[in-house]
Amino acid sequence: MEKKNYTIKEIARLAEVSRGTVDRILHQRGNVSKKARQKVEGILKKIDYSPNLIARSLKANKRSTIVAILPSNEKDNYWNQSLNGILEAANKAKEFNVTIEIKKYDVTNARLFNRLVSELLLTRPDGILLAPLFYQESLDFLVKCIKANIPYVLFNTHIEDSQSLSFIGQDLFASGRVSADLLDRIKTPDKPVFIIHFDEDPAIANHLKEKEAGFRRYFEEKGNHVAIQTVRLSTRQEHQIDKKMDEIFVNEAPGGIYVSTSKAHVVAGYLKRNALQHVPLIGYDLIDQNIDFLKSGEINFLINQNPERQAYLGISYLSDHLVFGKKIEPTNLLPLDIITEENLAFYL
Amino acid sequence: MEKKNYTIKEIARLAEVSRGTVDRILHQRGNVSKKARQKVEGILKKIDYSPNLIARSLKANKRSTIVAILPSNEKDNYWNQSLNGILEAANKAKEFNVTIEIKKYDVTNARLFNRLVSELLLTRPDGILLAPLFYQESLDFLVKCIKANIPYVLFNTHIEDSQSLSFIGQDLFASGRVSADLLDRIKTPDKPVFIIHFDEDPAIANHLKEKEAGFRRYFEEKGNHVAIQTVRLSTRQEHQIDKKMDEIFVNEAPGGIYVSTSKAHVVAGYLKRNALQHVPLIGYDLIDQNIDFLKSGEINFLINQNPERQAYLGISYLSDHLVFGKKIEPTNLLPLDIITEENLAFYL
DNA sequence: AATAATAATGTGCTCGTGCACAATATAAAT
DNA sequence: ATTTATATTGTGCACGAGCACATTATTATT
Repeated sequence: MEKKNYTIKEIARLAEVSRGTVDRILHQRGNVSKKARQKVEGILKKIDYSPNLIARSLKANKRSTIVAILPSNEKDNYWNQSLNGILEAANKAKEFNVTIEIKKYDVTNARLFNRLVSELLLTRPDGILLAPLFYQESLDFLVKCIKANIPYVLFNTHIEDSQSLSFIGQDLFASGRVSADLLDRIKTPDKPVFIIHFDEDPAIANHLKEKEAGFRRYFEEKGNHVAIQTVRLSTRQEHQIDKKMDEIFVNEAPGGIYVSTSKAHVVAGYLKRNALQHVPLIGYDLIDQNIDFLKSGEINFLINQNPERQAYLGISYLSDHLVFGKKIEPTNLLPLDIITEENLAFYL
Repeated sequence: MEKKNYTIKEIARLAEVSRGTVDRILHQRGNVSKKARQKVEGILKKIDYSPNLIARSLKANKRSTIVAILPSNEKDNYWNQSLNGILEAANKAKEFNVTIEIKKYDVTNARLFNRLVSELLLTRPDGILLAPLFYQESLDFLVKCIKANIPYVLFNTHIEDSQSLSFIGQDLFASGRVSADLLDRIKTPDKPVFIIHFDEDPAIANHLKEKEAGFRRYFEEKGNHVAIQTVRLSTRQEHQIDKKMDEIFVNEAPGGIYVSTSKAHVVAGYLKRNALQHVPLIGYDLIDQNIDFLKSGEINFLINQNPERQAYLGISYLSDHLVFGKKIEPTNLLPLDIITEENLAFYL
């Protein structure tokens, strides 16, 4: 179509009206005669006008503040990566008058989370990026955001039926399938495989449930009747881990192990201590402990949840929305990156 | 540091000079007294000023044209993906008055390439994105770009010592290693593995050489003495392919096959026709033919060279450079994505 | 027909930068 | 001391959008 980028002034000239009239029509502010409207709309149909976002944003010239709310990286350094993504995006956004404030919360203390978010609402931020690990508490908070007319983007964990601008994360069911596929290729044949969940209750924690369902579905569809057992461990009771792992190995070494969280390194540590490096092990996330075991061979594959990119995109989208009024895709499912020692470097 | 974003006007007020003086100092345009300079520089040291990019770009208000030059997607639909990335980026850039022109060339005709690029130079584009498959011809062209002061970004193929703003692509040596690693996990033990190059001469084509070197290095480092043989095939002589493949299989089925280009589907077709699906096969790129064989199992893994993202980033970086004067990282190595049937969907 | 009420239209200013040019200050030359 | 040359400084405008407000045209009311 037309190559030229028309301005309001040019449209006004073509339609033989004033800039104000064109402006009123574009923003449907009324107070325009039928005649003028027809002339202007006639021109608009022909020329494919799109407003100059740079000029718009200069005029608006608002300082926006985005608050990013995520679990503390001190207790779980998985969140370091998200933090990096946020900081990187913050650096870019700064040039567009967008300031990012970071709030960390303790995943074991819902009350503190509640207090944090209600205090935060009083500062009236222009946008919110949230990793909603507390389901009900987050939902309550988001309702308040909607009332206060504050747009928000969710990442990492999905919450159904929320009116978020966007969710940025992964298809967890599919990530279970990917893990099953990989394990299927390298596992010892004819032996049972184990799914190990850490800390959270898979009956409650939706993300674990989905991963397990995807994992099991893969083998069901393949039709090779692999015995799959689910085990729950807690990093808070370290002394129990070895005992429970011993139980898994009591009869024979399993055909393979799938850890549904970033805690594969705990299992890998056990394997190393007991010289069981040959047992295939798959887990999540490029945190330092996992990386070490990936390099030394106890962990065979890691699935990268790409927290850095999730957070980076979250801030970028929100910022583009606030500064330029851009639309955001409601769902952004990031790829399920398969990581080995050899391609690791390019994901860090 | 300071949260506030200072403007030139504010700096002028603080330094008790006029906007013009501050402007002259910031752009080192001279004609400023020592006294004024000291006052302003004193303020500047304290406040960490960064210009408002939106205002700057509105003022500049230039229409930029970027020409993207890449091989024709008609003869090799690998380039479809690059094209998509370019179109997507073009769509975004349009709002910032950046127009993208796309020029396709025939990889078998260097003379046409020469003509294309010299005609193109006459139109004086503001930036160039190039996939430089013809080494010498591209080099000659880039020299002319430098003379004409036209910034360029390279993608897909690296050219040494070029003064490009940026190269966007992959570490090919590492990609050979990744392939070797994957093949090592799934190959039949104690049998030779084959590297198959298509069309280009691996002795000349640097990208094939690097991939092969990486592949071989992996096995050398592992120390398990796998026999590795290199074979060259041509898609232009289709009738010869089966004959040459038969030669590979004459004694026994190989332990695994690594195809260094996007032509793994040719080998996969042979495997299927001869009911040899159990032979592990690894190749490159998510083109339709490969995807079909990935789904049906003849191809076990594909390495995604991510041409879409390469091209998208190329245009984005150039556009940001032209519109906002942003710096670009000289080298952008994209991750070596490992693709299976299960995570495929998220890369398309 | 004159005035009041309302509808429609046009103009001026702002956002921050970057440049041109006018205005002023200082130094040099007569 | 006055004029001329040069160094320094300040101001005005444009970029395009978006809104407030002034101005003008149209319709209603007496």
